Amino acid sequence: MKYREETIKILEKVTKLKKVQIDNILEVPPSLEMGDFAFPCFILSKTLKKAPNQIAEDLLKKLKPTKNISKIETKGPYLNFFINKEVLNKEVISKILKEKKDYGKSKPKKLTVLVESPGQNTNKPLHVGHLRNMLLGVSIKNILEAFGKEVHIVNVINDRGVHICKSLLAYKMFGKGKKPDKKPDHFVGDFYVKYAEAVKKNPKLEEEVQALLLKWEQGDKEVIKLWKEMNSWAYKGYAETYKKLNFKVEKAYYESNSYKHGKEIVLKGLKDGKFEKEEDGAVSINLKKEGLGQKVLLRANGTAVYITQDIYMAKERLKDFKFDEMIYIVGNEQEYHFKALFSIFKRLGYKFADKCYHFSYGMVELPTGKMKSREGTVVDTDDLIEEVYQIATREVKKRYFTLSKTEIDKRAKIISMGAIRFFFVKYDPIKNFMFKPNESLSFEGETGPYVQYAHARINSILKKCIDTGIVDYKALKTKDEQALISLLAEYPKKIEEAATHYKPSIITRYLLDLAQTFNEFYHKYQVLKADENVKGARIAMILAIKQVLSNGLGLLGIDAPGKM
RNA sequence: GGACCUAUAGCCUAGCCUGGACAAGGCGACGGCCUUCUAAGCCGUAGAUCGAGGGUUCGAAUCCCUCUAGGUCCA
Repeated sequence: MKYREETIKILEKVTKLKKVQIDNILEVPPSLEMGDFAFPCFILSKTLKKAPNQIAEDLLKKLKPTKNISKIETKGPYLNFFINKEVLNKEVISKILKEKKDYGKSKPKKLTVLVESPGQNTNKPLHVGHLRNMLLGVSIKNILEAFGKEVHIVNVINDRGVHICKSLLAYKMFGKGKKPDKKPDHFVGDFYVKYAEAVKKNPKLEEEVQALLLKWEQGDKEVIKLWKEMNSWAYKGYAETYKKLNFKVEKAYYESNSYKHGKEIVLKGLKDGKFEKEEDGAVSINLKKEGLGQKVLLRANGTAVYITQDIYMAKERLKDFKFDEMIYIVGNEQEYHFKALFSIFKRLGYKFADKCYHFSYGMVELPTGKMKSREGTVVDTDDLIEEVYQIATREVKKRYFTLSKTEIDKRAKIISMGAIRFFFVKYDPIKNFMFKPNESLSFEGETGPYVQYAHARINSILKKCIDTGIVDYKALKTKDEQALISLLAEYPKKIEEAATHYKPSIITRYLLDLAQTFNEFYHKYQVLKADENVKGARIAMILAIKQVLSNGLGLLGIDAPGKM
């Protein structure tokens, strides 16, 4: 950023500090009236043996404004620098209007990133925990793409094992060959709940599940056939939900294909002396140096454990995508698992070992406690989408009762999805949050619809005027307009921050700031009825705001409506 | 027994990486603003020992140590 560099240059001459030192302490003041950059004079007070306030005054006398830095003043111990607004206004607004959808994007970096999401089990439908996972997943994908990386979403599907056999058994007991009479993944999930109920009364069912698992492993024709059928129902259901969410997985990796693999890798590691043989015959790795203890990789009976499959799968993915980075979007309860996995990668000498990142996110909790699929105490993704859509429909009708049905439907869809998507990514990912079905999804305050509304309002103004394209940039001089332009200028940096910290919440926070600042401006000033030169400038400015709101919402997969 | 994460107004959060000028929003409460570009909005009032204690520093919500509470994982 040239303004900052110029300020540093100016300071370099008079303070005799090095560029890096100045860069380290030069900050942005808490409010715009205090300027664009501030140099705190405290650190000079020791060497100069003067009060910081006095130093600021002395330095000011030696300084002269430049074309870009048009004003310098002191405020107590701070030396404050002001950017020439006319230059800044023009630069920011014209850049946005020229680059349009590409404003904020970085140049391609020639790096391929894999994002793993959401990793469901095929015995139940997707609940709001998966929803958080998927929405974080697509947001991360979009943000990284905007940052210049190539991103592919892959999935790991846990389609086998004890839990799957539980729904199989329940279907055999209660299903009686019935075909799905509701959304098929919900149909499958019901049997998982039924099993949990049945096993309470009859604990012996656990043995039957184990027997079924054994049959599955032996490739029993009848069991495999039913397993395939029930899984196909689950997939059909997921596909519907994915579609509603516009969620696309490029390649799915199935546990049933990989659970026997990884063994060769472990045995080779054992031969190379990287792993150890236990007394009982199991193979393990000593991760005590890393503080992770002894980790079993191959059971005494020779079967693979979860982590073994993950090693295998990572190699498969490398073959398929030649990725440079891999991001696992998985809940925080698996933090230990991934620490161990990445350490093993390292021991095995895999180059991608330090390019793996566990995107750990907190649990979605309910007022009634933890979500448990087997007890049916979950908030289902499909139900939630439908419910919020119904509320949005009512809200639209309440305001515009003459609208056609299709228009109401269209708006309600955009608004309800905006509310859901925004809500699930607006918290710092690491934090657990409480989901209160009746309170959490509002359309007011810090929500997706709030941002969408600002966009719709701008659109509405723009429809009532002709953009002459003649802009007098110095006409934008109120502090509200300056605040808006500073925010617009920050957008590319926000993408970079969100991409390097893997935090979509940085984008939601930014959009709320921008929308809010715009709303304040909107209430205080007129666009259409302003003086001609001011009007032209404001039109250009709100066009730019509209563009950035739309771009930012786009990163979260949210539509920016023209009308609301 | 060991490790990790979290703690900011009644409630939900931002700020912590990279220390700096009165700790910023939202919900809820109370009071205002639609004959002016969309009131899903705006303005105002009340509301904070930044979990506790210590340390580093000219300066700590932010860095370091100890403790407490909640959550999670490993054995």
